[in-house]
Amino acid sequence: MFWLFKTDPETYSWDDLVKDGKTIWDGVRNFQARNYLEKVAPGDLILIYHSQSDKAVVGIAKAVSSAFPDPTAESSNWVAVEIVPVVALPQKVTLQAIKSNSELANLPLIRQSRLSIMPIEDSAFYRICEMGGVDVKSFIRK
DNA sequence: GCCAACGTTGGC
DNA sequence: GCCAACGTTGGC
Repeated sequence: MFWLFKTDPETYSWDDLVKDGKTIWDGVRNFQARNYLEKVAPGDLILIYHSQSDKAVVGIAKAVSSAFPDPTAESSNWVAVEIVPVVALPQKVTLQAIKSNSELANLPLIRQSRLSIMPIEDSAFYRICEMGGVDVKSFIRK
């Protein structure tokens, strides 16, 4: 499956992920986001979106674990996944560009701006890759 | 900095 | 169980 994870670059950016090489995506404290996060499987590809100052999809990451209990959560029932960076988009895909594309205008990203983890349709994923100047075939094997 | 959207909390 | 008040997030 394909996903989009949202992050505030002031808190944790794509560059931080690249520098770390691998990270635990934790701290999700929203039920709807958690329900999606629980469905993430190893090998799933993830668009990384910068909110706030950037407002653009900046890179593609890959899940390398399935959901496990969030180590930063005091009570149980919250989950995290481990992800690694795959490729930075040569051109970032801005929120404005996504909004103005009729194929993408009904993404949860647009409709429900506060949701931080969301599934992405295959066609939308490929379209965003294309807009970002990424050759999908270079890292997806069918 | 403001506002809209949404979630959470607490009084009733 | 409802709803007002408040907090947080994110776009503008």
